Amino acid sequence: MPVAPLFRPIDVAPAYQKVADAIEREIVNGRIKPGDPIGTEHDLVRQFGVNRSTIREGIRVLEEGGLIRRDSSRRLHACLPRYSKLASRLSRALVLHEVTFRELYEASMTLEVASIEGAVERASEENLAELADNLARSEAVVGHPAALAECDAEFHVLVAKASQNRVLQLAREPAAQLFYPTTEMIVTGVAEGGPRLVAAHRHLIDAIRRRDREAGVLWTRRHLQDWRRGFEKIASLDRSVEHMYMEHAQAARRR
Amino acid sequence: MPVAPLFRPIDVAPAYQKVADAIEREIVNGRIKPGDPIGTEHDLVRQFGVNRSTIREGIRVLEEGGLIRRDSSRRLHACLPRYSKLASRLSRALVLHEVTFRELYEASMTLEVASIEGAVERASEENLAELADNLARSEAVVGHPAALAECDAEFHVLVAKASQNRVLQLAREPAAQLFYPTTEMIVTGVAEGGPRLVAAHRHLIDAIRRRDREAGVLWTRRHLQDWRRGFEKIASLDRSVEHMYMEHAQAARRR
DNA sequence: CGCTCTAACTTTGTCGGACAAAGGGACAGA
DNA sequence: TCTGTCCCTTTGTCCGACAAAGTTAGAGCG
Repeated sequence: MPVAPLFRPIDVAPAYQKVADAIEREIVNGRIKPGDPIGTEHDLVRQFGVNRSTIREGIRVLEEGGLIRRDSSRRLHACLPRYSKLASRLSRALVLHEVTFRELYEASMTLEVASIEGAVERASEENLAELADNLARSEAVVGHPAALAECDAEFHVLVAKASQNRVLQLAREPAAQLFYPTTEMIVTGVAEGGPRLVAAHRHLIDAIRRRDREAGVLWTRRHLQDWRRGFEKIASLDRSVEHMYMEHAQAARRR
Repeated sequence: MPVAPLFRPIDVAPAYQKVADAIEREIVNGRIKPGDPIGTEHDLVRQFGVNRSTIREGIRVLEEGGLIRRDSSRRLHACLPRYSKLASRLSRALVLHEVTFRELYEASMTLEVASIEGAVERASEENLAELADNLARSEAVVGHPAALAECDAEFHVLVAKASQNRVLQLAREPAAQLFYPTTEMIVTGVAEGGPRLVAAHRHLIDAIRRRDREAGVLWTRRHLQDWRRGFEKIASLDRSVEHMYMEHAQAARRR
């Protein structure tokens, strides 16, 4: 017969975790603002009354979580977690879970359509200028797959930004990061891929400028379907995302 | 006149980072599989030829990233990053970026609709059984806001799971985690909130079972609009997500 | 007076060694 | 089979130390 639950589990978190939690609390509840200095390791040793090694382990945890970072002179500051860094964690997780390109494609279809809808509704002049600038650069490198793929990735980040919805921006990023390396392969392998890609971007900017939601959705779908057709020429949609991820992740880590 | 580029930048990452990178590489490229033991700290000291403090800092990084964890006896294992843990990082970031409930609502509308569409198309019998079980538990606690809110959160996780799309599952989670605490407040404040919530779930399960996409989308929209109406009775949609986050994040950390 | 260069001083990254507490395993006894 | 005990390993934490890189305060100079 099971005993009646008389005691609660005791909180026995190790010291470095408590240090990390304590600092995180101060940042999340706003007592430490992004940009504020945290103090030197020695300061923290004094404040928490634990050894420097312990403090350093706690700092690593927060650093990895993107809550604090070291500036040029390696001093500690609170900071806003960068989306791209967090997204690369997620991308890594997706790779490890061996998600397929089909899942990626389906999710991206949803997310990119939502982005363009937001952009059509709320894009500012500045957003449009950024997009136009991106388009110009894309046209200049239409013959260089690597550079074009990078422009494409940036283009969709800018569309998401133009949606003025940061939740959406963040939600689409992990899938987008996994798309990116394949775009280069596709543009390389399919002759008319580059021009079609740029043309789609042009139509998308046009749709945003005219606030034409239908056109925006239509061209986003076409754009993604182009990707899909191109991809299916080189691999099956049911293949899991794997190696293509590696290099890109390494590059992202260097920031 | 600029010198010809004779040398490449040298990799001057600190040792603990190199340790973390090296282990991460082995995990991501599959040479170490999820579940495999990593070895003791002492083993790693020998293998990498650095001090144990250095190894420990590297381990903290990987642990925070969810790539390795310590089992009951605190031995190190590789593991698949848990979505919920990563998502709580993202939720935290969203809080710090002071996103508004409007952004949350809009993004969730997109993501939850996509989830139900996937679920209608691909839910298995097992998925349906889990959902039915959740519904039964929800009906039992319809008068207890906290328990009901928890059931609601789980319900939508199960719907996303039924979509068989892990990218979608992951993408919706951060926003969902921020929703969750408010559901309790709403169910508490609005008398008919609980029964309406359960009724919506019932219709959603029914739609999935009948593979009725229209009904699924319709009831998902209604369900979210209910949330919105309830929320607007207690606060403005343009308020940023803040304090409500804290407690939930703390609880999530304990796993 | 303002600028540069140098000599302290700080801070970080790393190292070596140390120890208590907790877990795991083997073994004896009931 | 279950329990208690002893021993060994591993982890979490601490102490002290040092080189390298960055910072600060002057000293010296124009």
